[in-house]
Amino acid sequence: MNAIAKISQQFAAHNYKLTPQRQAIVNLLLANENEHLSVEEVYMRIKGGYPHLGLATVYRTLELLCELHIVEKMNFGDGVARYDLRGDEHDHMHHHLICNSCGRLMEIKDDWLLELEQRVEREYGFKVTDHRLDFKGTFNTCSRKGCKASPKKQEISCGA
Amino acid sequence: MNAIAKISQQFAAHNYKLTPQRQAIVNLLLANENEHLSVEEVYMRIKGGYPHLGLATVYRTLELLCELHIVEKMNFGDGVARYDLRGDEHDHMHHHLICNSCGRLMEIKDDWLLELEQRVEREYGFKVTDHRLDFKGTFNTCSRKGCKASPKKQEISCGA
DNA sequence: ATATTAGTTTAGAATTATTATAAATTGAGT
DNA sequence: ACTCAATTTATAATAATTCTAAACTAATAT
Repeated sequence: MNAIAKISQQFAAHNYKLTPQRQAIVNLLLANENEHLSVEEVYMRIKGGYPHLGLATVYRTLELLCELHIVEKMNFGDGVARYDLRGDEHDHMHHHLICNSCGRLMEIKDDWLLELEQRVEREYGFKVTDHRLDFKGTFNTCSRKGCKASPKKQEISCGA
Repeated sequence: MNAIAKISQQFAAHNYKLTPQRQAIVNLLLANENEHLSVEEVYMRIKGGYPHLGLATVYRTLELLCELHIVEKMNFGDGVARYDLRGDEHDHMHHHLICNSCGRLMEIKDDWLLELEQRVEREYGFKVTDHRLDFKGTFNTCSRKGCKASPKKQEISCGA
C-alpha cells in the first residue's frame, strides 16, 4: 500500500475527512519528504495552485497530522515549528545533523538509540515512547568550501 | 573557584559588565539549577525583589549568557524558550527525560553520545560540536500513581 | 429533491513571544 | 566631577500562532 492510501485510511479510521485542502497538504509533504517545512512554507507553496487556502487551515491540518502520527512537529531553533513526515514505523525514528556554517539539515534515517533507551528504562525507571537526537556541527565538505549559505540562528549553539 | 566567580570572570574576559541586573539573573539561575526557566519565569521571580527590571533586559541577558556558553537555550515544545545552565565542561552535555503524563523534566547529567559522535564523523564526515538528546515517555512511578499533574503540550509526541 | 446536521474552511481579529527603538541611566576610566 | 560607551527601561513593532464567527460542504434523513 502506498503512502497516500495509508494516510487516507488513517483519516477514515478516525472519522476525519480527507478534504481537498488536507489532500493538498499531504501531497506537498510527500513530495518534499526530505525537507522540514514550516507552516508558512507549506502555505506559500500550495497557495500558488490553490489560492483559496487559509493559513489557519494549514495550522489545523498539520496539527491533525501530528495527532494521527503522520508528521512530527519539531523546533530547530529558527523560531518556527517545522514538520517532518514519520516513516512507516513509529519506533523507527531518525536523527538530525544540523550544519553550523550553512544551516543545512540532514537526516540520518536510522535508530541508534535502542540501547540507550533500554538503559534509561533500567537506570531511571523511565519507559521511552519517543526521542529526539540532533547533532550540531559542520560537514567537512562544508567547512572546506567555506559554504556560508544561510547560517540560520540556532538555539543549541546560541550563535556564539 | 565557585560558579559565580567563574561567570564573573567570563564576563570580564569579554568586556561585559556584570551589572546588578545581570548578577540577579545569574544568581537566580544558579539557585534553580535543576529547573529550566523561561524568560517570563526569570522575569517574574526577580521582579519581586527588584521591581525596576525590564523584560527586554532579561531577554538580552539570557542571550548574552548563551553567547558566553553559560546557559543553553532550548525549546521543549511548550511555546517558550527555556534556559539551562551548562556544566563546567562544555563537552559534558546532559540529556533530558520528559514525562508525558506529568510534564516533569529530568536531566541525565552524563554524556552518552561520544561513541555516536565518532560514528557521525566517520560515516557522514560531520564534525559534531554540540548535540541534543531528549527522551519522551513516562516514569514507571508516575504511571503507577497516575500522576497527571500538568501534562504540558509537547511537540515531539504531538499531544495525541 | 430538500432540509438538517456536523465537520470544515475562510478571513480577520486577538493573543503571545520576541525583537527593535530611542531616551534615560549607569559605571569605568580620566 | 566629567566623558564616553555600555546598559537599561518603557514602549512600540514584529512575527508566529490561535481564536472566532460566519460561510461552506458533504452526507444523511425526510
